[in-house]
Amino acid sequence: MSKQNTPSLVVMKSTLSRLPLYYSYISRLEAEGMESVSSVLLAQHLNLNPVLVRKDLAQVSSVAGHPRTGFEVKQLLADIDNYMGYNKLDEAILVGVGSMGRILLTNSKFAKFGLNIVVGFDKDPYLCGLQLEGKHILPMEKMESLVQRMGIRIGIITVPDDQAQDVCDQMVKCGIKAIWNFAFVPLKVPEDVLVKNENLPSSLAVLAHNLAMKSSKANKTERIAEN
Amino acid sequence: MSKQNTPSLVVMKSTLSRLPLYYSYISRLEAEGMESVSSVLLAQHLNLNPVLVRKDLAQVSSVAGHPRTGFEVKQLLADIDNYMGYNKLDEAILVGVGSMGRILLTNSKFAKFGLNIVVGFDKDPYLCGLQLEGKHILPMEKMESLVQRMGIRIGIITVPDDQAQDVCDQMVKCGIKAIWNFAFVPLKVPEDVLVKNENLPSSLAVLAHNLAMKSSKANKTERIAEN
DNA sequence: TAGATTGTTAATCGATTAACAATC
DNA sequence: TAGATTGTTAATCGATTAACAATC
Repeated sequence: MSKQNTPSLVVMKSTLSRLPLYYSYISRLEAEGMESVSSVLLAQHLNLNPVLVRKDLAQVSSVAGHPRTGFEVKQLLADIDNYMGYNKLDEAILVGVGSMGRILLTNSKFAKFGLNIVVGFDKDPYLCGLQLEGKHILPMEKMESLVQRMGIRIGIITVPDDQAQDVCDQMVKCGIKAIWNFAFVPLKVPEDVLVKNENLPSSLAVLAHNLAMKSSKANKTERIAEN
Repeated sequence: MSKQNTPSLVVMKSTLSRLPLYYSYISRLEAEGMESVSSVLLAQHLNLNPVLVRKDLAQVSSVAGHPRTGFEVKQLLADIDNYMGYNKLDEAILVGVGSMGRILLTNSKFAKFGLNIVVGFDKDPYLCGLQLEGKHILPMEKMESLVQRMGIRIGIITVPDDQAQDVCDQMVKCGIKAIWNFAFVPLKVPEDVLVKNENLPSSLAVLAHNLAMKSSKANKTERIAEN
């Protein structure tokens, strides 16, 4: 039944990660009065393979596309909406109201994508009791009761690295089932808890490295030839 | 020679994205006085397959591991360092000194990963001339000369979505060759420019969706059986 | 020697792309 | 009908995992 080495960390890129791109672009088309959109057009604008787009849409669309015209814009938006769960607005809590925590807590774009960060927690007594754009900041002690009362299952960790595991443990104890981790430490969690690491420095390191690789490509080819 | 549909956007996950994790963990071991580390140990702590770790290390390590003891800690750190380019500190500029821009501009962790964000640009005249933890904020007009004078090749976009393409174009014009994009729009760039999109709302949407999938797994299995 | 670990070759898995028939 | 587009089946590609011989 259970695979031997399955980590509790799940990635699941692909379709799901492209859906917001489609949604965003199709919304724009809708605003411009367009009634239908083809996979070809989407693919061009988003720099993707049209077949890939078609497969993605096939997964989420409730109706088939029309051979000559493509997909109906309104219907498609509704379907993506529905598939991503945009409309049943998931709720989350956030721990660590530092600068990154504040961005997430106050960024209205998250709401547009179906996520409502209900409240922020912090251990700093001077922050507790304050509000940021309507979002309350509460002391850590209130976390358990709030999470359980509201049945919240998603937690966001934006505390310093050395406190992340501790906060994570507390979240798990409260019943949190998915954690979005901005600290740069691998979290230990029970098998049934999902962890998604957001690793900004690492992302940038990858970009810088790719750039370096690309620049040295010509040279490398020569070297291989020599070999 | 050139593949038909290759987008200029490069992902290159895998090894490269795990290197910082290794580095971080091995650093800790070094601080604790350990002299060698095995792929098995690394794998356990980072929730990875040991063979995968070994393959990753084989790519970066300048010397082979020792059959019974593993890899020498100091050597391995130096090799990862070197491979990622941590020590030759890449330089970047940032455009859009809003809340996200400020985080990146002032986050010391980036420096540790080999990236120095030299300066921030903003079109707001009230911001220009200010400093944030030693980082100057300059008007957009100064971008071109500074980028060219310093030979900077990495640009970070943290402006509102509707200005992203415009800023991107300016960067390209200055000679920027890699762009880290925090705006939620697909950027159009020439073939030789790398783009890496950082898409927070989307990441979270994926996490929430995965959680929902997981929860409904039991039910789904039943439904399939019924089918 | 026995045991832990390494590195490599082959198998598996999942995602993307190519090829193509079907539709309006 | 011709042409643009769809959806599907098979091929390709890359990354991960399994199996195993080699080493200290």
